[in-house]
Amino acid sequence: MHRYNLLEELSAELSSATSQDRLFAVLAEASSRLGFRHFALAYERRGGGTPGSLLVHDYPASWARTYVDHDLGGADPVRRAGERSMTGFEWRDLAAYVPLTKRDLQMLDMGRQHGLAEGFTVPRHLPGEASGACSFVTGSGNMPAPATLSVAEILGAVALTAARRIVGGVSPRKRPTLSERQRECVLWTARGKTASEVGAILGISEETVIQHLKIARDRYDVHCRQMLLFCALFDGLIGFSDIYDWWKG
Amino acid sequence: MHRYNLLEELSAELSSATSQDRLFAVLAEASSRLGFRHFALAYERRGGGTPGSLLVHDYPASWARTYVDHDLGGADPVRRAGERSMTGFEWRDLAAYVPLTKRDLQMLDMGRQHGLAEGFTVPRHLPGEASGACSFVTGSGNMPAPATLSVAEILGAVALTAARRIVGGVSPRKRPTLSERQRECVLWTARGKTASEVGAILGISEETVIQHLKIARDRYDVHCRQMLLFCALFDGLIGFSDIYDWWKG
DNA sequence: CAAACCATCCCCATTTCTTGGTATGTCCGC
DNA sequence: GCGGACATACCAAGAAATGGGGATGGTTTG
Repeated sequence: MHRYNLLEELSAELSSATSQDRLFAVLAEASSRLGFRHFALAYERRGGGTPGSLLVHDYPASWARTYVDHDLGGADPVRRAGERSMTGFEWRDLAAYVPLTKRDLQMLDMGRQHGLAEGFTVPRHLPGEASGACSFVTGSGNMPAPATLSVAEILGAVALTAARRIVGGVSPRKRPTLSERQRECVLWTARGKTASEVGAILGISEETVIQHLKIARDRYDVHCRQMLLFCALFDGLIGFSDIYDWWKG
Repeated sequence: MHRYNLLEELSAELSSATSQDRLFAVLAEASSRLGFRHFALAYERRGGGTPGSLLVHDYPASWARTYVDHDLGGADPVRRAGERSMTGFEWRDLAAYVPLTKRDLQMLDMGRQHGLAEGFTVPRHLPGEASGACSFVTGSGNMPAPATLSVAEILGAVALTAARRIVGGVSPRKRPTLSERQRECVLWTARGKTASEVGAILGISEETVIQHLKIARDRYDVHCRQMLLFCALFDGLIGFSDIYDWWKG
């Protein structure tokens, strides 16, 4: 039960972390108590220029400098593997996720020389919104037991959720609610249908569809379809799969 | 340590499952031994050539029929919440992830009447490739302890990975690439600007903006703004933060 | 160097959206 | 029962988007 107490305790601390510093402190404690030497958490909201990323780590400064100087982020095999996995993975299994080029191997070797021997990375993605990864690293190459990695898997995910909260910081927002009919109209509109097409699909007149969309726009205080779609997607009123699966299904 | 033995044992069995039947059997055993009444795993591959999907569950047949007959999948709040979370979540917390309409509440209530009282859903996403969710459901409303949910979180993820293996990977999809100017036009359009406004902002003529958008639509093979915005968001060409931060910042 | 792309601008015809109204009937909660 | 939200339907004017043409000059790249 010891490990579960550890998990629950650290999980609670991570969940309550509201600052980057606090996240660093809790992750440092977590990685240490799980038997790791280092940790790193990177969280990025998509969309280039806007300040929407977070990076906390206790990697050796020499490695961090090398990483930045050589712009290794774009070629990092761990990062690429994180885009191909739904679960945490050990670095020793990297080749099972992505093909490793000579340069990849060189890079991993350089990491080893800086004291980053083996690692366990927990990736998470929210399509269209963000991606992130939380890594726990050993200095020696001796990885903790699988049971410990399971704890790391959970803690990494909780840490990423905390990062999302810190970076996003938009949780308490009053969300307008749409009626079911309005939501349907927005959904079919998002799927690229015109008002008259939506009317035909729902069995109502085009004018009614226009009216529903009018009210929906009013609720969100926007004045065009694009923003209405954005709001609906952002609020989770409709999901990516609602559109994509219909489109490609 | 009992739970960890359980986790390791079931995890190994899930990892070795190579057929839908086997996945069903192991998940049934897992949900039962974790103290749940039902389970459901849905995995959908998208993008690339042939779409593939997998659905295994032991929900009551009456509910499955209702679900299909009423096409509830498109409106399922659990599904929508799965697109907004990086971790597993309890159904009772749904409202924290997505706004719940009256129909959503009705739907949850209907589920309850079919013996699906409370649930824990583990979502996973691989942007541009696949999404899936694995749910464990109680018949009574008494959810297992948090420690058990942690095990479910891991097992759900492992099961989804197995599903991905069974369904098969996706051939690397070549995403349409837009030029920087085209991306800018899409971004400002997503922000609700009209073509002439975008022209004023970028210092080019309205006609040029229209042309850029025209090409962008061609690239994505869509014919309206809404779908263009959707594609750009889905591919990560623009992010929610690009719009939201500008809007509310 | 030629081909391919990019960015810029223009025209036209047609469709669709947006905005401002009005109006009916239902259902639900107070 | 009555106010309020909802769903339905309609009208009209003006703004905007879409789809089809073309055209110029610059840059990248095989």
